[in-house]
Amino acid sequence: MAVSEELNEHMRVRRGKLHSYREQGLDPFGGKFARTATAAELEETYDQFSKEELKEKEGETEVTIAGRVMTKRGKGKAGFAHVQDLSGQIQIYVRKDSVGEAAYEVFQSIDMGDIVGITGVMFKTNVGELSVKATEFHLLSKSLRPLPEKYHGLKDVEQRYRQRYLDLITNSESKDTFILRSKILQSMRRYLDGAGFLEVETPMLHGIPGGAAARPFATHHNALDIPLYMRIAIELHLKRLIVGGMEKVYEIGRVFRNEGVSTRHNPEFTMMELYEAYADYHDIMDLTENMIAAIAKEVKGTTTITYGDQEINLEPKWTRLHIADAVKEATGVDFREKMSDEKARELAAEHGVEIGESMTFGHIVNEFFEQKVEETLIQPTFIYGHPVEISPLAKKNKEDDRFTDRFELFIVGREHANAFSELNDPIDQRERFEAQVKERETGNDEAHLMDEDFLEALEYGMPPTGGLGIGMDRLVMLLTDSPSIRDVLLFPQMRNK
RNA sequence: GAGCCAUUAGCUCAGCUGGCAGAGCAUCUGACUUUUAAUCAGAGGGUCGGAGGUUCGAAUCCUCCAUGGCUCACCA
Repeated sequence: MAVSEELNEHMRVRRGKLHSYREQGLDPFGGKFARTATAAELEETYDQFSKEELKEKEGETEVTIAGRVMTKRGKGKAGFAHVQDLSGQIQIYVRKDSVGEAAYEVFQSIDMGDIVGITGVMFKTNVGELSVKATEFHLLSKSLRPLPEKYHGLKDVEQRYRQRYLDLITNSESKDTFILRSKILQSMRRYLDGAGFLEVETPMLHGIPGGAAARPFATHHNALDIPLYMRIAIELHLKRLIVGGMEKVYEIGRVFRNEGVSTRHNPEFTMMELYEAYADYHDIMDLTENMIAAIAKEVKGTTTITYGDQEINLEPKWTRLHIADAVKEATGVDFREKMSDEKARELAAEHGVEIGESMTFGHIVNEFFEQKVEETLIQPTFIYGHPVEISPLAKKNKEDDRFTDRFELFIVGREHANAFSELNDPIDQRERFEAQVKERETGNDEAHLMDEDFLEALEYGMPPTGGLGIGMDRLVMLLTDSPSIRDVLLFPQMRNK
């Protein structure tokens, strides 16, 4: 908002009150205020008592609360208001004869949105609402702008994202979503810490952006005069730590991809990646389903959750299906059979699967999966055995080297995790990078880059390792029943105003 | 990037085939000492997202632009 913005009537009135408080020697932006309880604590402690019991206890129920005024009902020489803190709302009752003339005048001039502090005793109104009868009333912080309408709240989606604080004040579901997000992250950390993983932090500024197929954000380091890129994945640094003997590591952090925004994509999002030495992708499947089920149980109390109009059962074990079998089930096409790229291309044409010109067998299998199967996977399903062409960091399968020991987790038709038995053969890895570089030359500007430094690390020897990546935002969407990634990001990316 | 839809008071929204810009909440003045979206009486508040155009006359019709939402594309 521009400083030169004209003040509307609401803002003029509130600024007027500000001046009059100062003239009376009241500080409209006070300092520390010592609360003794939150709204939820009062509810928990006192709601069990009847109106009469609270009346008897009056001598021993003095409390001090603070929060934002959300409603106000004046009644002449007394008035009611609801005060909101993080935990919820509690009603206050302010009488002129209880707080004194001066404090009552302040109460009368209070606007919705002001931050106030109240000392008082607990009571229940005639209709049984637990309330605080004020003996002291203080203005702690004056609000100079009107809040969104009290009944409908803030509905404008753009404003909810741009001015998230208003959304948080007004819409308790939104607040609950972000509290749950915090709990999900805590719960995952607790689970992994308990399983012996070490949380680490690796660079976000990469010389060579690797570990995923995506376009990076580019930047520049002035003093060193070198180009740098915001990381698109955490993978390659964590594997260097596995080489270094750290054995079980994870990182939860932001990654950045220079792509469009949608209800499922934001240019910066939070990824959890973990690597476990001496494990393979089967172990990682076990870990993934056990961990997500444990998190659901901890934060939701159940492994049966609702997403939109679908009921999802997160109780292990989850379906495990080879990508070729999934495609065969959906289309009848069996890609486990040996076939030429030419034959695969013909099958794509037959089944109306759109493919790019330079695509080979593995790319086409993947297109079949994405176009015919992916969105049908509502209940948690591990799809494993991805083609080698699209899995340059995964170990080849021993029985059929056209496929890899990789899996992705699908729930509600969306990818939630990606994992594999990590490729630890530096010679094979070099060949995969070379194939990627070729793809890049034929126009795929998201193909992986050659990373000599990473290859050198592998040449020192990396133990067989299982790795996993989970998109935290999508997991939070799933567990909070949020239709858009913007609903689980406090400040989603928006165009400049 | 494409399609569809939206943008009216601080907020939530009406406003029909073009004819004086509306309601509720909020604000202001007054009444009210257990209210519940408090109530009652009165008052103020608008560049109808922006710029053009058609018309005697545009919030309304047309064009362009901006912003947002949804869908699609991109995101292996």
